Amino acid sequence: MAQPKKAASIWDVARLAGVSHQTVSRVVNGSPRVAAATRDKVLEAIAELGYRPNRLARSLAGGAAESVTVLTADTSLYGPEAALRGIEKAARALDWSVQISVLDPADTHSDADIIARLPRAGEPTIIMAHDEPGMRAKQVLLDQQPHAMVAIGPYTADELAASPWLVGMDDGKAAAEATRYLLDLGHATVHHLAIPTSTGTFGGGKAHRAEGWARVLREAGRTVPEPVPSGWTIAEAFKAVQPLVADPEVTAILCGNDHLALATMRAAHLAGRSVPGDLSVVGFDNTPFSAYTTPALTTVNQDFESVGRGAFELLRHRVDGSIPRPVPGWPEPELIVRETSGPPSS
Amino acid sequence: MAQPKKAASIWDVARLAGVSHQTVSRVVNGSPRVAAATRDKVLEAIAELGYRPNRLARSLAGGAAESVTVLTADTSLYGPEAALRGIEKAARALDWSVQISVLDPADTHSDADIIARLPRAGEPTIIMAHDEPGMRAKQVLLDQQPHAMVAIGPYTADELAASPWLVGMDDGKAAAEATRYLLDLGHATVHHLAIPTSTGTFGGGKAHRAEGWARVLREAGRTVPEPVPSGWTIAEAFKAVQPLVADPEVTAILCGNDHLALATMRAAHLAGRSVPGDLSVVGFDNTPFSAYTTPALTTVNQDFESVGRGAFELLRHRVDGSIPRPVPGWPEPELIVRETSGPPSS
DNA sequence: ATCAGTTAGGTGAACGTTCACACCGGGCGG
DNA sequence: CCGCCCGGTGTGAACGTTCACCTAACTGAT
Repeated sequence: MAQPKKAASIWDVARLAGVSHQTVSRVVNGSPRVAAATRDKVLEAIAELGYRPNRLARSLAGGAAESVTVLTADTSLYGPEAALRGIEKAARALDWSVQISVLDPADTHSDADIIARLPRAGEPTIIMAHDEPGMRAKQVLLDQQPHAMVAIGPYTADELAASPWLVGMDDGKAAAEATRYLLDLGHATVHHLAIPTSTGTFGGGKAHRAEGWARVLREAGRTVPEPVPSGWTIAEAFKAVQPLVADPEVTAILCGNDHLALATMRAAHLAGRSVPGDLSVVGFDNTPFSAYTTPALTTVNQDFESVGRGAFELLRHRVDGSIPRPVPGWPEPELIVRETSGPPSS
Repeated sequence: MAQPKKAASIWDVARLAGVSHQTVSRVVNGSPRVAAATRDKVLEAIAELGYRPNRLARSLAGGAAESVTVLTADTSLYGPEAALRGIEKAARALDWSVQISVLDPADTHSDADIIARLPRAGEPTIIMAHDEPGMRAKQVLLDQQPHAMVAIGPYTADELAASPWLVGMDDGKAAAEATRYLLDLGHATVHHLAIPTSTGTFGGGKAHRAEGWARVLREAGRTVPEPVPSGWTIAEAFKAVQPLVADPEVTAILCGNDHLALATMRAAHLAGRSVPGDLSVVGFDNTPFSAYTTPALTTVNQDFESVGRGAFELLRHRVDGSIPRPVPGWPEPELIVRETSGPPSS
């Protein structure tokens, strides 16, 4: 098997099988218009030479794409990472290749920088639109090649209806559910440690989780405390949450994700407040570790992997109309009650 | 900027600038043999048409690769994920593109399956060789295209010397350091909750962490307890570690990574054993969350990101001899003592 | 003036594939 | 018996680059 020789091309196969290169191409692509005997001869030659098609040449010649580029800003976040895994699995099943391109906020100043990340114009692309670079990339691609892109991100029902290229889950609804749960437990109000919003500035129209949370509080006639902005890292969250855990009036905190929740638990512990006795903490995303913290974290499950898979299917549909539009079949967000939440002690 | 038109090619630029396509190519690739005036004309035409080179065509024509494929088996593990991030950053800095291809153990039966993962023969490849599929891929690529591959994995000094294509860190030494630390604390012996080995079977020659641990115990004349094998997931670890935490004789556990350590802490808590009072727990990798568990996890820091960067540089060196061989400049593993370790209580 | 050496640039053929079309023979309806 | 359609196959031109080679024109020394 170990031939250090040059890889065989379609022409080599053609010569060996005594047919034209085009016939080989037809066999490889499973065209029905080729006689069984010829097909066998070609297949035999393919096996003998160990031929396998060259993806580069295929796309160059304008054949089917068979490749996706994923644009994301932060691979260390659980959500994007899990979605990427979903995309990769779905792509692999169909033998597509996956390219990953990270949008560093530092060198994503102009639209051209984003376009330059694409290996070629028209390359099918999935964008993780959960933060500022992602949102910008989404906008650029939407202008440039709307038919060959799909964005993953939080949405509201309205947005989803208006955007046939959007895939994701209803973060607002999920946050609302978690907030309602805490209210029902008897907490006077719920505070919010927020992840950065997609627009970079806090409290903009794109903070879906914060919106769902605020809406429920308003509907219940509770005071809506100022949400506390945090960065994405645990260290930032730990710093940001200090005033919240120091305030004895605060009895419940909804955190923008499980990492922020872990930081909150740690900060509460150091401030001498017990969880869930003095303080209820609820996370977001059901990150794998969340079931194994002590106490185990109450959180909202999000099936990012399915969303990734859905994004890939939608992309296929958009880039090649012949494939049926996939129905969004991923599970709804679901509150998972574990040990960090309970009634207020007062 | 939003031109839905066909992308400009080198020929379009050539026509507009009134030169030949080859001259455009020279300008794009920064060849010195082109007059300043001509260069300016070409540059202007490039700007006007928004031309950008097509990577596919470039590689097809046998130009510089400018692309890496990363072969990995599990993207949800912290180590590979961080290494991938390092590779991506280094690649992006040089404007290389990164392709990721996941080796599912389920469909990686034959060597051909692995080769099929490559977009083309001779494609520069980095392999995460920390588990069985990874090791097999390493072997296959080594046979097939040794000059265009690099493997990331744990190593011993001997292996490193013998393998110019290997990059990684000395897991054995790091485990030894952690074990020695626990022994110095006064523990009679140290138990080990082990990650799966690269060969799939436990205790084979490739369990670097387990080896370093066992070596120190032997050298200190202590009993070497049977290591407890665990899978990669937290859930598996939680199950596997039960007998260990139930045994009051066990006062110190070295865990194969931080996720296993978290599971161990959880299991200990449920078994009514306090950490570090009754039981010391030490993790591996310094996963971001490890500083924020309660109590905070003592662990061994591993700079996977630097290793990823190093792997990329080494690959460049190997694929294009003109680039100097990089010196492995990543930091040594370092024990980070936090709150889960202490002297035995007895 | 002549000639070798340099410098700036052009020409044509790869690279491995697909696409659009042309071709050929046979069965079938008229 | 003629023309038509159709299954099966071949031909040539893309696709956007780079590579290897060739050609002018200009230099400066003989």
